[in-house]
Amino acid sequence: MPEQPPRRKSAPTRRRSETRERLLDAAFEAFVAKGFGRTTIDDVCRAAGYTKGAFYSNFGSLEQLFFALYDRQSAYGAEFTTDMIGSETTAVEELIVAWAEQVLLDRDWLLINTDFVSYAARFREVAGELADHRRELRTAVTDVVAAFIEVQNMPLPPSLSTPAELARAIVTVYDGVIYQLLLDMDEATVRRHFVAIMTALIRPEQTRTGDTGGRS
Amino acid sequence: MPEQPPRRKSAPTRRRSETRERLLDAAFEAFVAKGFGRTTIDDVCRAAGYTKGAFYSNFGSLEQLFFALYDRQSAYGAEFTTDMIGSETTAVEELIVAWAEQVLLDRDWLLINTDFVSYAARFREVAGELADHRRELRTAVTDVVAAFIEVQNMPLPPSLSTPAELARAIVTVYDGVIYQLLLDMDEATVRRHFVAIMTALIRPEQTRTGDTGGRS
DNA sequence: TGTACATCAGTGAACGCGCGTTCACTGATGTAC
DNA sequence: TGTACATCAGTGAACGCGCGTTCACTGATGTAC
Repeated sequence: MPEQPPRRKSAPTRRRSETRERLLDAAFEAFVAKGFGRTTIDDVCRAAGYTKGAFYSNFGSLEQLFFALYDRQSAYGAEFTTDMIGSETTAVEELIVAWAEQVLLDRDWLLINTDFVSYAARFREVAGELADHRRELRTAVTDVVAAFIEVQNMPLPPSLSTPAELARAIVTVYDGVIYQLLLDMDEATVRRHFVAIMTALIRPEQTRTGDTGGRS
Repeated sequence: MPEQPPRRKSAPTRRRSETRERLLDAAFEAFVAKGFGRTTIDDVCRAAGYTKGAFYSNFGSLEQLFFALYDRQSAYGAEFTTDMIGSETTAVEELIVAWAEQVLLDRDWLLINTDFVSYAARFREVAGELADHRRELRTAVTDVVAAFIEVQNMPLPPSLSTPAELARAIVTVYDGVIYQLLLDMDEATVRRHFVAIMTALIRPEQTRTGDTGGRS
């Protein structure tokens, strides 16, 4: 269970912030290589070029560092998602492709993220933090979907008839696609697969007004 | 890296098999509770009611036990999937619902499975074993899909135009849906969500021969 | 800008617990008659 | 079916390494003048 972080009275000095960052960077590498469960405080310190005292001066436990790392990285991820909303493409197909091209597929980070999910799934208190992040992600996706319905009058599948439902489905597909990246496929193949599923999911009506394109 | 298992000359005695099973059962519980990474050989032995010597008499390392457990459990899972193929429903919608009702969603096992994925994703040699299991799963799904195309002339989405592609997409959706079970949703909600996505994916043409049902 | 000092961040050695691993042993189990 | 024996499976104690954690210390950093 999360130990209390060392209480700081004043703002951290520059030296201190640097050490903290270097420890986080080193932890990132170590967690990617061995997994959170098999990583040792000393692994992190040696990779960062510090002694263990430096670790304890900055973090209360490896779990605490793990959470800090998760926060830092998922902040990067959030920027990413929000950026995407800005894009002003025209057709739904283009949106999907643009999405697939931009969507975050960093294998190293996804490895750590999986460890975090695995941890959160076992400890209720931690699950809450993750749930918040995921809710934000879904909201962002919902906004994009809603915007597209309004502007492009994109049709929704009958079984996913609200923007929120479709958004949830999209996130689910994203989660599933991540698995493929971890196990089977390289990044480019994963992106293609993502496009194919999303296209099938959203599948704009073949018979739109004025549509003359027949299917063979 | 996997140690060699203690070499056995003759067939294992009954006592021996029982011990092995009890250790596997105990390991299952321990891994669910703490995760593979945080579980100790002694955790397993105490839960099973044995001393550590018994463990070393049966397994070379905790990794080895982990793999044995994975094999045992995924053998159960395989039965499950194969059974499903037998079902002779009529409409596509019914197949999807039947699928959603039967599909394996055992949270405890999925927790362990996630640990295994996490492990496999880091070690190439292990990844192969997992890949085999997943290929089998996809093949089974492909067979069901192919059978339905033939019998019911179920239409395929244009972006997933072969049974194999659709099968892969279905497994991806399944993988994604598992995440929800681990983090957000209870089992019933997950099954409903699975049905909704699958329906949207496969979406039999709304304008079938003789179809008079209008949408509001 | 330069110096003197106080505070603070990281050092490195020490400690002890817990864990993986080994092994001589003994009680349980299966077999031969 | 019952007894005697050989083998084998699991015991429990021992060992030592590695890991988490602590702390007196020192060199680096920021501040006041």
